[in-house]
Amino acid sequence: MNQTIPASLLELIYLVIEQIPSGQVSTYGEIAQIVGRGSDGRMVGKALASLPKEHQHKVPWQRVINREGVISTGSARQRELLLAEGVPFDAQGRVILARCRWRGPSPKWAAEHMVQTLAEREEGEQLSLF
DNA sequence: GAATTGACGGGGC
DNA sequence: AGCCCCGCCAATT
Repeated sequence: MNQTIPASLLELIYLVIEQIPSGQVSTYGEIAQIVGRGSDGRMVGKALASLPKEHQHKVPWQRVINREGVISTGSARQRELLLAEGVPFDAQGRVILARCRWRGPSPKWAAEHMVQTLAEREEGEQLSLF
């Protein structure tokens, strides 16, 4: 049985991902940061790679991409789903994280589920004035 | 038990 | 931008 990551941790990772609103995205690393418990980006990737069929309809796996705004799987399907949600892409096919990055769970939700909120980042992210 | 791998990330150059 | 190296941690070989 490949229940490698404790079921509770897997469920927690899925639970956090379920909080990402449509039209927004997060990264593997940030999900891990929220989950805490010694998890890291690779583990989040592992969790999604082994996402059970019965969870696919409720876990918005497509909203988790890498820090470069690139769809790690290269999946055209994933890209379509994001486009349909209104996620902005640049000319090079990368998600414009500066415009649609999920800010993480509310302090209240985080406290209720014993997870972390995203540390305030002072986005040096240039808001390109197109 | 060691080495490799992976839907990763940060930092340096 | 690109490239490279290192840390991370569980699963697999």
